[in-house]
Amino acid sequence: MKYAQEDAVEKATILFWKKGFQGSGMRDIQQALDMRPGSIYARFQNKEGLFKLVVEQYVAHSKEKLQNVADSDTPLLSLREFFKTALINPDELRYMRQCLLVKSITELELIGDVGKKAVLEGMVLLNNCFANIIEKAIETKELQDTTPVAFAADWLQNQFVGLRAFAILQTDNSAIEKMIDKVLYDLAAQWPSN
Amino acid sequence: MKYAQEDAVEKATILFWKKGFQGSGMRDIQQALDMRPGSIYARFQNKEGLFKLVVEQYVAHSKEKLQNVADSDTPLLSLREFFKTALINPDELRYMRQCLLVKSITELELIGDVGKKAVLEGMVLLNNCFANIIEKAIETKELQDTTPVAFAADWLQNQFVGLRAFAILQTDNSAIEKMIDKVLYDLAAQWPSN
DNA sequence: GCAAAAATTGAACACTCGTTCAAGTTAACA
DNA sequence: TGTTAACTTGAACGAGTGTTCAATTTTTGC
Repeated sequence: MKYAQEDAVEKATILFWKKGFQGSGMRDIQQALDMRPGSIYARFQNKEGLFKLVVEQYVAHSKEKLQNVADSDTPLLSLREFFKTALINPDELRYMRQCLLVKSITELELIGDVGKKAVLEGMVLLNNCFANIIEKAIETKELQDTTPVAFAADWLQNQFVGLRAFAILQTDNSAIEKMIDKVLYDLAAQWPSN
Repeated sequence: MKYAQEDAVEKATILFWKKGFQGSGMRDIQQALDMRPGSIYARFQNKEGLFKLVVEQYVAHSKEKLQNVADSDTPLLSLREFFKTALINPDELRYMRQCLLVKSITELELIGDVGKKAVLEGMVLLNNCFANIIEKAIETKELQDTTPVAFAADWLQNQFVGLRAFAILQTDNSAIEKMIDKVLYDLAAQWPSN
């Protein structure tokens, strides 16, 4: 029963990821989950409740992957690999190049308070993950210890956002790789003071 | 008459900018333009036709501002100012921090072919503007002549996307300014080869 | 000042939206 | 095997969607 629920949330994730909150109708959801409206409402309260679970699972999953990066012996090299696998994938999985959270932010006003909260809290959580990676990279001397951790974490998250928007429109994978390289150069480059 | 049309498109721009294509209902549009459905359809064909005009006007407006940056004696300094005015504004204009085109990209599948085309062509057009700025900055020696123009233009556009996503969630204006500074540092820093 | 053309109106259309709930099915336990 | 509880079903609801069009008003040109 619990497994079936996780499975359902996973299927809903694909839908929301592809079509957004607003763009995913209850009838799309019913079809994707192979469930009738009554069951969906009994389980998830409503569309927004399902969306909340989707976001939470998405964040948990992303957090796990970013923590693996941080736990690596060479966090920055792992980060490069993480970016590559997130941004370069076969065409049928192209929708994944967009970050579900960022996509949701663009329609934040149309989502209710429950879903909104889940999205914003997810952003903060992933930001912490980026900060962890930077701290670890300082420990392994991949980055200077003068690197401003909190600011660089915000910056890295931004870069990810920009990269994802780029990757959606891009057909040339080598251009994406070069863009990732640039991010890693700049991460080790100069930071604004105070 | 022509003026009234531009005025209507401007009002529609605010609506689409705030709520997106999908999120802006015809009744919202009717209210915003103070027009009845028949008039709107007579003038703009349909919702998507209006959206197309909105995007085109938005792009034309953005292009103009970016061209002013390129025509400046110090394009990079002007670019900094351009970023600042686009990203730091009073709370009631906060919706403007998001790029209308990028916002539209996230719901591209839900917009028809006409609107989709307008958005994608707009992206290409603005990309050219960014390339112009970089070329001019090389001429004024603000950038090295080894800077890879086309790639740097893509990169700059990405930075703008990331910055705008950052600025929406950010309340601290000085953090945004620092993020802009970082972009300008990196623009003059190392680029990946081939 | 008047007729023809252009623009505007708003009620109504067919369809889709998220959601409900009484009825029916399946599972759990004694 | 009978009883209770948990879950599932799908028709139906009211509100919202983009769009149409005959009737009306305004503008235009002579």
